[in-house]
Amino acid sequence: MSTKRKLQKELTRERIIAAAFKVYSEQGFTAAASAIAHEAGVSQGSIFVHFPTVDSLVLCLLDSFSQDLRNEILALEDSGGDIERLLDMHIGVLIKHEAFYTRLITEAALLPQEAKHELVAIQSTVSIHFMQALEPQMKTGTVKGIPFHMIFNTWLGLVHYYLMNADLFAPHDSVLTRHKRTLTKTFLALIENRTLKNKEEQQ
Amino acid sequence: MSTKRKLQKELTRERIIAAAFKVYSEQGFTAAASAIAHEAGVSQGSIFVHFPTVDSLVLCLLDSFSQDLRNEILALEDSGGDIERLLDMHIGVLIKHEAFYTRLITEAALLPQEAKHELVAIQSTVSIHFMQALEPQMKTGTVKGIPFHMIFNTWLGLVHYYLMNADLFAPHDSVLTRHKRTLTKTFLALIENRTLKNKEEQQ
DNA sequence: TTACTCACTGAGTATACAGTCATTGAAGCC
DNA sequence: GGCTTCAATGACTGTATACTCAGTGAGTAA
Repeated sequence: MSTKRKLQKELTRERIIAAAFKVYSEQGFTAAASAIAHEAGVSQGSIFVHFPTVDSLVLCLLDSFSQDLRNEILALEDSGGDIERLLDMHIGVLIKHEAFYTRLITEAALLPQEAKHELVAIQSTVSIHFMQALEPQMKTGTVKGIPFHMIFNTWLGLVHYYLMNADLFAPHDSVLTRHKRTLTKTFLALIENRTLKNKEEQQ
Repeated sequence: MSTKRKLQKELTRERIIAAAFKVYSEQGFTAAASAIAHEAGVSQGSIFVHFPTVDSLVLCLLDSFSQDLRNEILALEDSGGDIERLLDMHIGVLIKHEAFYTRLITEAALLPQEAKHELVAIQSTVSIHFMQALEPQMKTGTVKGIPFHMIFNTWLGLVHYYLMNADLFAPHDSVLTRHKRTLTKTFLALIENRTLKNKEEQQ
């Protein structure tokens, strides 16, 4: 029942998505559909056989990317309250997709509104792991009594700030790879509650 | 000496810049030159009488904006080591220009390379005030022993994160006005060194 | 073998925009 | 008053892009 045809169709569809991922990562979201078609090795008209509009391709790609990223995050082993491990793992996942992720946050203004929901969904997934790791430490008081979401926003703000200014902090290189230690150490030093930590040491 | 002509020319030039500021603030940097001309009440061709390219208009506008902002920051009274005052004043200046400043940081990817230097220049000016306010506190130890630039990057990261996600944190409203207290309190709690502060209190 | 289906093609269409230029008329100069 | 200059105009050109569609040929079904 026309399996060969459907298979071929699905294959080109995925080649287009993979090409879009590569082209957008390298050139940003202003890249033209023709560039994606060229990268995928198909004609420019093929794009519109599979996707009614360019925006729908972007949304489809983002949906797939968001799924992948969230699955990777969910698959991270439970850090058991070790925040440093969690930060390392978070940065590790981002490094794997750094080029595209950076485009996402720097060019979010160019993307359709629905695309931004995907970004929020990614951060929500991260925040679940964060919450689990931070909760015990917040109860014992080794972490400061700042609302959880503000601690989380500070972390994301810091990481995104480095990604957005990558050409300042690490020109022609991976910012996260080069600065991951600085980022985690700084963040840990900020949230740690030295008063209580010292008290524990004294006991 | 053709004074009337030159005066008129300078006047339209400034009307164009003012219109560009308004249009870019409201519509973002994807707005067309014709929209700016319409807002300024001049023909679309007039734009190119005063600026060879649209990019040169953007650079001119940014130069003017950067100058204004930096002057406002430099004019801030010396906070005399009171960091909370400094943060308040910084946010106060940003609130005045929130719409345009938010466009700048969310759409920096759309701007010519030179435009990003202006942003760096603004942040450098802010950092000077920051340094002056933080230095005494870092010496006395009431602020944690984290490298100054990391403290500064954390602050900017947090503020920019809120601006970039304004539609999440304060839809159809000024994020900075609504959240300035949360932002400053969180940041102060993070950088304060409770151990030493408590010791002082005990004395 | 034959008729039909459909993924794929690429030239073509519509649109939006940056930037040009011949023209205009008011301002300046003698 | 007559000549010159030049800011301003808006129709025009060139280009880039999203999206369309009639045509093609391999795949499928009888």
